[in-house]
Amino acid sequence: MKQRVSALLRETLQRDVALEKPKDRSFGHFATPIAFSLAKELRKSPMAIAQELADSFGEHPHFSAVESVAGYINLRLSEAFLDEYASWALTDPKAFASAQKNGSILLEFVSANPTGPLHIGHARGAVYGDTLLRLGRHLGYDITAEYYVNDAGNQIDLLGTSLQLEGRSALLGETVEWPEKYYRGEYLTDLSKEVQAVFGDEALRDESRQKELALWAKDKILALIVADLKAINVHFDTFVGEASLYDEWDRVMAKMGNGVYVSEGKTFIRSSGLGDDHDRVVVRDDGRPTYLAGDIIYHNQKFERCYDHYINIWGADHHGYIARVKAAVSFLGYDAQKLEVQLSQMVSLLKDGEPFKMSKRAGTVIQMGDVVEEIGADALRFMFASKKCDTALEFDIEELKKQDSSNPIYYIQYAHARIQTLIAKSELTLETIMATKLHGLSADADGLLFEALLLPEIIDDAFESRQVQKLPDYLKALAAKLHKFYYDTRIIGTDDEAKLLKLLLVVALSLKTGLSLLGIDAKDRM
RNA sequence: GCGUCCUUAGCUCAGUUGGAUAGAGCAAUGCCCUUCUAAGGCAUCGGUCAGAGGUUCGAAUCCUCUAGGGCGUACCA
Repeated sequence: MKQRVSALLRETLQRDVALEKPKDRSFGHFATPIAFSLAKELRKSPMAIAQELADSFGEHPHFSAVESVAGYINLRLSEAFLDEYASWALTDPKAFASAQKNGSILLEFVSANPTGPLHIGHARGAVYGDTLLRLGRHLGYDITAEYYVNDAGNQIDLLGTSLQLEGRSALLGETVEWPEKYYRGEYLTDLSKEVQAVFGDEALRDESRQKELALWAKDKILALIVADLKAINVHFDTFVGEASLYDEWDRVMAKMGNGVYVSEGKTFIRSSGLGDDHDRVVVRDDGRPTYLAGDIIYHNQKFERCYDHYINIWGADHHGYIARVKAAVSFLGYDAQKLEVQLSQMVSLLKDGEPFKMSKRAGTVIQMGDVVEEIGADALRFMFASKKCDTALEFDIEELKKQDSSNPIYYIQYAHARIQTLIAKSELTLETIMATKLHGLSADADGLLFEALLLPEIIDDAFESRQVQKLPDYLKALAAKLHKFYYDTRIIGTDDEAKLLKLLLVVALSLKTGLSLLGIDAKDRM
């Protein structure tokens, strides 16, 4: 809708015009402060310019009024235009909120190590990434959702050790010496039981079998993670394992050319010239690759798959990595600007007002699955999607569990359900409703209709700015308008029933579409 | 120290490429169910937009500095 209006303005005024929502809806549907920026150039007062521009519209079928007020130009859309747009949205819901965006995107997110179930911190990245995915796909982008599995390196060794020690301690009753760092938790006890059943007691004692057990366990854990993600409606298209990439190592190193060098038996990447503090070790002097090595081959593999754009969603604690990986991408001969990294800031937890430290190794994690059980997937998704991801979040675990009817998700669901109830109660057929023209609407009805028709702009803006919280914000505002309208306006049995139901159908469409993009199903009944 | 993200109502957060009187939820107080679902509506209370300069017709928004906080600054992931 905004695009149509802005194209029209460009045509009429021969220039690009900023359109905004007026603070007060009584001013009109859209407003532009263009006269202010032209004032200097034209050496006239903003008021005079606005007046001239407003006059140049004359009578236009799209607008019922174009007025200049205090230098602003306020535009009011005609009911004919709104009705036509609403009818089109209802007959072609897919086209309504969609756009013909082109381009392929590789979106990598979550990528949590397969050493334990997802915790509440991972949930934020998962929700953010999946929401972005849904928005982007809806707009027409061809997006692949990918999970990078760190199934090599120290944490896998540690997993094998932890698994054996847990089994010997909990199952065999042995006294064991715990190393400084190790994983623990219920899932490890369960896994060690499985090891005992499948491989026998000896497997828990034989240190030479740690690697084998670790590789077996990480598949089991990855399955747990996938199930956790499924529970919150998050699905991946592809999984890429780190271990599978190392066959490519020599070829990738050669491709990096003098981006890498060897010193004191170690291989370094020359990242210091590209925004990094200093060069980083990629291969240790004992020949073991560092974490960065895996990322280098992985990104080479990503770029060889030829996407138009790459988005990585990382936890904010990885931000120091951006410069290194981008440096590697440049050395590999690719355009590092195609790689976009979105950081999802830390989620810090309080318990009864005191900081609550999570540690996977100490077993003090808040597992995502537990929270989902407490508050439900919808509420969890809505809560994380509502916060912009570059602010550190802090919340109390008890508060989180408490969220029930005070959660805004119910407010929006209720709005949708109320409309469905009215539609069901009405004796009018959908055909009659759809065929009715929207005219003679009250100011409130007009405001509600206009708000509902804004959905496409919100989706576009939320995705392109990567600010997914704009969608929940919008849905809350739309639901609020609906609730007020519902309270103020009698619908069933009035002369206006058909046209008001048509208006409400548009509202329901926007609510349902918006919710589905958040991975939440709209409810017809509460 | 350096890098980076942040600081808006008692709390959790919005605030459109700089625009008209800075918003919502929760909490608090008081109203509204003989009326399509009260998981709702209305009203009241609540703000030096961390602070100071600067740019601009116009700043919560852009620039500089200061204070406070998170994260990073590993041959851990």
